[in-house]
Parts: sequence; C-alpha cells; structure tokens
Amino acid sequence: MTNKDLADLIFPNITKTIEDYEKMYPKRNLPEGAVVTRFAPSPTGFVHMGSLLAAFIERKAAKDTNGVFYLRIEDTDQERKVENGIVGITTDLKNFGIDIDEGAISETEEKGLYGPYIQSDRKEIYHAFIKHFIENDMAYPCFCSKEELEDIRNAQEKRKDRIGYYGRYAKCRKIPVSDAYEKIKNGEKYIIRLKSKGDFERKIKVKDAVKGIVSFPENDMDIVIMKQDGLPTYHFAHLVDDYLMRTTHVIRGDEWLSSVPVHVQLFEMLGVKAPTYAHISPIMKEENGIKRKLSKRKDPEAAMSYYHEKGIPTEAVKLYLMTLANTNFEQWWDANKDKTIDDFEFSFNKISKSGGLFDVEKLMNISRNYLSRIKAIEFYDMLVKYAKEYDNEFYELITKYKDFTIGLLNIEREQKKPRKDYAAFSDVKSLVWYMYDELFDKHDKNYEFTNITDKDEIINIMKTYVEKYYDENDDQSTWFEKIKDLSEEFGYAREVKEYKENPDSYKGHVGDVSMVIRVALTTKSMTPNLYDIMKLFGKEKIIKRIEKLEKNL
RNA sequence: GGCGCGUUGGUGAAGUGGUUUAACACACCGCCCUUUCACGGCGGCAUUCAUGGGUUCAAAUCCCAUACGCGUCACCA
Repeated sequence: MTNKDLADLIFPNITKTIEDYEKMYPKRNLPEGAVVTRFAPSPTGFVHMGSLLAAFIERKAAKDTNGVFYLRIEDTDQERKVENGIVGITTDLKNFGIDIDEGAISETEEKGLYGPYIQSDRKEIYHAFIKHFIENDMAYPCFCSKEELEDIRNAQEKRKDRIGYYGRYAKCRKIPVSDAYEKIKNGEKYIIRLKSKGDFERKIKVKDAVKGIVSFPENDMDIVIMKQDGLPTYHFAHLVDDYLMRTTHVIRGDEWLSSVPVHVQLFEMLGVKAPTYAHISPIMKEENGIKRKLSKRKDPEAAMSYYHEKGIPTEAVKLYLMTLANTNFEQWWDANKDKTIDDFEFSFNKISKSGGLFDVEKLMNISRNYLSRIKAIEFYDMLVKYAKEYDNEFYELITKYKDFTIGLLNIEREQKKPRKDYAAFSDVKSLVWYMYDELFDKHDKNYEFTNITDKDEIINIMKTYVEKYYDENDDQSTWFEKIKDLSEEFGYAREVKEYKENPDSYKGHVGDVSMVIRVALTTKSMTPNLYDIMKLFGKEKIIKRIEKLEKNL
C-alpha cells in the first residue's frame, strides 16, 4: 500500500498531472519587468472601498509595466455566494473605469487563456495538485470530527500550548496509509491536510513589497487544503491559481500577512517560486475617537453606490484612491495639472505601511479640484447623466436650456485658477437654482441685501441702471465703467479707495451698488461673476427679474 | 495568550544616520487683494517624531524594552 494507491483511491478520475497543466498554462510571454496582478473577490455582489483600492492598485501596477490584470472569482466558500454576484462586481469595476485584461465577465462568460477564472470551475485542477501532494507524502487525509478538534483545542488551552493541528496533536498524520485507505473505502468522511515539515523554532524572512522585510516562525501547522465538499481552502487555491495563472504580484489586505508563512511553504513544497506579496493596510474610519476598519455594513461611504448617488465623479474617487495608494501622487498632480492618473508612475514602496483614515473632506476637495479642471461640456454631460437618474426636474431644465447651462458652468472656468464651486453633481442645483426662472419662481425669495437695504433706493438704482446704463452688448470693462457711472449718480464712490479715504463724502461705494445688482437679480450675495451671469440672462430676463423684485421685496 | 504588523501636528503624510531650526496637501485661524462670494497671495498652526533606555561625533531615521492600536490563530476568505 503506497501513497499513490491512496491518491488514486481518493481521485480515481484525475488523470492530468501537474506537468500537463504547466504546459496548458505556460509562462506568460511578457516584456521584462511586466507585472501580473489579479483582483480576487468573493462573489458577494459588490465592491467596497477597501477592495476597490486593491483593485485599483492592481490595475495600475499591471498597466504601468505592460503586464496583465485579471479578475478571478473566489467562490470556494459556497455559502458566501450571492445571486448575480459576479455581475455586481464587474459593473462596479466598470463604473470606476477599472478594465480587466482577462477573467470573469459575468456568471457564465469569461475571457483569457488562463481560465477558468471562477474557482468552483477549477475543481479538477485543484484535485490534480492535491493528488500530487498526497502521492509525494506532502498531504494526508484527516478523519477528525469537529468534536475531536474541539478536544484538541481545549487540551492545548489548558496546557497553554499553541492552538492548532500540528506536531504531536496532529493525530491523523500518524495513521498508516493502509488504514487510511480502508477508512476511505468504508466511506468515512475526511478532509485533506498538508503534511507540514516546518519548524516553529526556525524563522523565515520574506520581503513584502509594502511592509518591507517581515520575519515569522516557519509554519508547522497541518492546515486543511481540501474541505469535505471537495473544494480547496483559500491557501491551496491561492497556490494553484496564482502559480498557473502566472501571477507575479499578489496584492491583498494585510489581514493575510500572517498567512504568508503558510503560503511560501506551499510554493516551496511545489518547488516553484512564490509571487511577490504586497500587503496593504485597511482604510480606517474614526468614530468617537476610535479608529476602526471602514466597514461596508456600518459606513455608507464604503459602498460605491454612495458616490454614485451623491454625484461624486468616479474620476475624483480614483484620484483619491491614487493619493491613498501613493502618497506622493497629490503633489505630483498639483505640479502636473494637465496630466492624468495614467501618466503617474506608481511604485509599491510608496504605499503607506499603516492604515490611513478615510477622509471624506479630502475626497471632496479632490473632487472640487477635478471638476474645476475639466471642460464645461464634460461637466455638463456628467451632470445630465446624474440628474437623469436622481433629479428629473433639474434634468428637464438643463437639457431644455443646454447652451445656457454650459455657459453657466463655464463661468470663470477657462482660466489659470478656475473657480471651485462644485464638489459633486448634487451641489449644482442648490448653488445655481436662481439661474432658471422655473426654479426661481417657486423658490423662497430671501434677498440677501447687505449694505444697501432701503427698498426705494434699491428699486431706484435698478430701474435707473436698466433704463439708462445697461447695454447687453457691452464688454466687461465698459459694463463696469457704467456701474461706476451709476454709483456716482446715486452718490456712491466710483472706487473703493476713494470711499475709504473719504467715507463721509459718500453713501457707499461701487461695491455696494454691484451688490445691489447681484442680489436684485439672483437674491444671493454669493454668485459667480456677475457680468457673465447678466450676459447669460440678457436684458429681457433682467427686466423681468426687477419686476419680480418689486413684487417680492 | 502565541505570532506578526504598525505608531511623525486636528487629518492625509514627506522623511531610509548629518543641507530638517520636520516638506507638501486638507482643515482651521489671521491679514491682504478683490465690484460680492469664491479664487488667489502672505502668515500662523509638531522645538518635536508613542514612552523609556542604548549605539553614534551625530537618530524621526539603527538596536532593545514598555505602552497603545490593528491583524491573525476555522473544513471563511
């Protein structure tokens, strides 16, 4: 009775060998230094901020080196599966412009030569590898029941020993092959465990691309590699998949860091090179002075849908992720305002070792900067898309008055330092409602007059202005000259300076008069450039606004 | 409890033994500019890098302890 007999008994139908698979999935033909990465989520139906950050880094690292980025679905835990879970993930990725070179596309489709990319479709492959492990005395069946395992654990706790299935506690390890053979033949339930040759007293050193050199004791646990349902555990699937799919860099959350000894051991036992690991810290959230991991259950901002609903552009989220990924990005972007994320050179050692706090404020600031740098028409197109989904009334208006809206969005935009009014598409309506008569008429009118508040004076100024001075064909400097003339006529200083030198000689200054015009037309004391607004309005609308002012004041 | 990882201003952080009397950005606070607001400009905001020891001519940077935080110790990933 040999290990081979046992392996044949357990996997009678597995005929392919490891060599066969190595031939089927040969080393990738890629340029020197190309990085192959993967995003490997469970099919839970959506991506949250933490995993999006990983996916983003994976995508970026592969693209920068002309490598490959693929999507692999890790569904070895059948209980986690959600209906249409894969589509949920691929659409989230698509929404954020993270495109895959290979991998799962939907529940039934995939692309690429290194598949299948869904783990539950790879059972045969895993079995071939497990068979190889058993044949070569690197794995064995374990018949321990839950209760027996519990007993072992209790004994260990009592003795203050390390918890786990190892050394003298690994009782199934000692079962002779022939006995194991008989047990299986008799239909006893079993799982497959690794026969670890590691020594806890010896240390290993591993170079992590983010954390640097980390050292651990060798793994001496006989970890489970195949579960009773015949599917491999994460550890073993990681070995097989990342070897066969020729992954060069495994980027994952640092909750995996303590599994590194197991993983390097597995690769060693197979006799192949382990990938480079990059363990990234989780995104944290502060609540009541306590830092904790950003949670998809507790924190709405962890879900991608949150940004969609708020109308925060995906590009802004990506920019924020880039600043989280590489902290030197922000400075670079500021110095290279016309460039995009694609132009930035990503590096692993610029990833922060400790977990950063998720800062919505910062994200909003980045979004504000981003939105100020794009063309008005791009802004408009995205705004329309957003409004169509979330604000039908506004959607009707901005599509009806398309050029007007683009003109509005373009105010003080095409200049070295553009205005930064908007952080999200949901801000727009509440900031510029007064531009649209339909919204203006139904909105509560709270005229925010400041220095000049006398009703007759205000009406007088406005009427005189429109009748005597305002000409919609004036350029900005002529327009402003005329406001100065108007100010003078009413006893206000032409220049602020003049007024400040001789405050007693004037009722106020040109700024006060400008404010009257601004508030009279918009009700707001804060607006973009008044000249541009009036230009967009045209004389007719201005006159109507003055009539409305008289009525409402 | 074992094993690991981390700890620089309110926040993100730069920094890898000397040119750091600790960059830059967000937030905040002043002042200035400005036809308003915004933008912008200028200035303020850690004499100190969790704490305590050590190595060194020299330490945020190297070593050791302690504290705190986080992760992990499943037939979950």
